[in-house]
Formats: sequence, structure tokens, C-alpha cells
Amino acid sequence: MTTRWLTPEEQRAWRAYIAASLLLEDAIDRQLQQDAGMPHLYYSILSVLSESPERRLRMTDLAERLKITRSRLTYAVTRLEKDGLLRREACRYDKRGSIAALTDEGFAMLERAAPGHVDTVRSFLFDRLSEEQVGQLEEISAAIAQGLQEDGARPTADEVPWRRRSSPTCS
Amino acid sequence: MTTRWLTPEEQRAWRAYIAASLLLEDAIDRQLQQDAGMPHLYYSILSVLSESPERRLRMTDLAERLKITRSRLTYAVTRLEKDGLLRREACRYDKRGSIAALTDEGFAMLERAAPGHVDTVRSFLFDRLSEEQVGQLEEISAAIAQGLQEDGARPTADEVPWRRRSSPTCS
DNA sequence: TAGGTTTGTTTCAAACTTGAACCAAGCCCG
DNA sequence: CGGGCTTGGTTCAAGTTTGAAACAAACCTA
Repeated sequence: MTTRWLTPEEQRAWRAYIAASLLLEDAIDRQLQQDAGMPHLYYSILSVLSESPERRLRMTDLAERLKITRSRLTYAVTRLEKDGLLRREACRYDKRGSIAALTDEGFAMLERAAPGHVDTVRSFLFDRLSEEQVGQLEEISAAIAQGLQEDGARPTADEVPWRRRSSPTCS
Repeated sequence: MTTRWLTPEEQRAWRAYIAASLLLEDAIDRQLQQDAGMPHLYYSILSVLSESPERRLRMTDLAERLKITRSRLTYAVTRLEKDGLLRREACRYDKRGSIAALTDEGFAMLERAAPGHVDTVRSFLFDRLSEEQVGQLEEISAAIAQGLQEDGARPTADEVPWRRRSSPTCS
């Protein structure tokens, strides 16, 4: 079958999207690096932890929520642990498991950095969009993410949504 | 002034967006790495070059179109040059300048890789969106990008849009 | 036209990411 | 029980990105 190339509209959308996502991630990374000394992903790790029961989560669950590989998470957590912002704990129920737990220092850092971060997201993203567009963005993103989660994005034959095992947090 | 936190709608949109952009870039990177042996950015460099007059562009212009730093571009171009996919040429009009020129081999590689890449973008992005959503995505992206280009995203006091100097390609 | 500033590009070290390989520990089933 | 397969996590080398510093050529301007 012969390739179906992108229409001009799709071309424009694709390029605009690429540019926007690069610029946005860049701006956010820069702000957080400046004000909190860490890139966006690392901030997100702390943020997700802070909202989890007991402020702790198993590595795999954390990686899944953040949509990153375990390997990448391991590296990040090692750094954050070195900085004292979180601590690794053993999992009582599964001796293979390790749990990332936000420290008080980590929580404090988050509280300190959050306002600046939110301001940035607001001024670069939400201040530019109408309320309607915010809704559209969510739907579009959800559609994309959904497509990428289920099928062969990260090909693991048996990782089917209705069979999620979602191990308990061990909390 | 006290921080204006994100509304629940904004929260959802933000998280969905982060997840989608991570997953999408990941999938595209993986496909291109597999099929063309290079990450998405590197493919984009070749692609932009292929559409430029004489298939060549000055480093700074290239960096500007791709929304990346010159430093990052230098590294990428060095690698691509090593692979024989492009060549660096001196700029006749400005001895500081250097020009990246797509080689025939680079163009051939692009022709070989393009169908697979387009398929991927289509199946992970455009096949999931209605025609309307494609338009919305473009507008949203354009709005974001615009905000990030003009003001202090990359703070260079005199880099004001109406004073763009956009040096000629030396072609 | 010399000297200072700006612009175009590269370099360098430190940080981060990737993917494959590895090592346990759980699980399964004879 | 006792292998063999799966799962949770880390490790390692190679590749990439970052930001600041270095350099050189071009552009003032007095």
C-alpha cells in the first residue's frame, strides 16, 4: 500500500505541535532548574509522591504514572535520594519491591517550588488558551494517550488494560 | 499576590497533555530509531534541510526553525555528518558561518524513512483525532508557541520579532 | 582604524536518557 | 520440592542534552 502523506492541515498542526511542545517543555525545565534545581520530570516525581497515600509509591507504579521507563526512574530517584528529597524503603510484602517515599524535606521543597511552577504553567499555557481550548486540549491529549497505552507502543503482549494488576502500594 | 492554583479542569488537561506528549515522542523516537537509526530530532534536521532552497541552511537558522539550542544542533550535526547524511560547508558571505547541506545519501535516507515515519504519526496522532480536532490542535499549539517565542522564554533583550534579521541562506 | 561589543559557532564537563543485560524474588506446575 | 518462566528493580555503556565558557569574525563608534 502506498503511503498516505499528511494533508497540509495535518502538516501545519504537526509542526505547530512539535514546536509548541519543545518550547513549552524547555521553558518549564528552565524555570524549575532555576528555582528548584531540578528538571521537570524530577519535580513531577515529587509531586506524584506527595499526592499518593502516605506519600509513597512503588517504583513500578511511579514509572507507570509518569509514563517513563523504570530505568529512567531509577536514575532520577537515585539523584533525588542523594539530595534527601525522598528515601527508598523496602517493601514488606514483596521483597523484590522498593518504595520511594517523600521525605519532609522533599515535601518542603515541593511547597517552596510549587507556586513558581504553577505560575509558569499558567502564563505559558493556560493564560493563552480559552476555557474551551482547555477542554479541547484535554480531549485531544486523552485520545492520543489512550491510543499509545493500549497497543504496541511498548509491546508487552499481555499488558491488556482489563487485566491491570496494579499491585497495592504496600501502604 | 497569592498563587492561583490550577482548576480541576486545568489539572486534568495538564496531566493529559504531559502524558500524551511523553508517550508520543517516545513512540516516534522508537520507531525512527528502529527504522532509521536516529532519534526524531535528527530526522527533523534532515527533513527541514530537504525542504530548504538548495537543501542547505545556516546553523543558526536551522536551530531557530527546530526550536533547539545551537549547542544541541552542533552535536546532532556532527553525528549526522559522521554518518555522511549531511556535510558542513563554509559560508562565503560570513566567515563565521557554517552551513549544513544535505547529501544525496541523506536525501535517500529521508526518502527511505519517510513512509514509516508518516505512518507512525498518522496512526498515533491523526487517526485518533477528528478533522475538527486537528484544527484545534493547530490553534492551541500556535497560541502556546507564540507566547513562548516573543517574550522572555529565552531572554535575549534585543531579539524582538519586528527586528528579525534572518540572515540569508547564502545560497 | 583601534578597541570594544555583538554575533555565529564550537567545545567541554556534568547531567540525563536509552536499551540491553543482569540479578533477585515470586510464581507455576509437574 | 525443583526447575523454568515472569516480574521488580538496578546496572552499565553508549548516546544525547545542557549551560557556561571559549573563539573568531563582523560590526560599531569614537
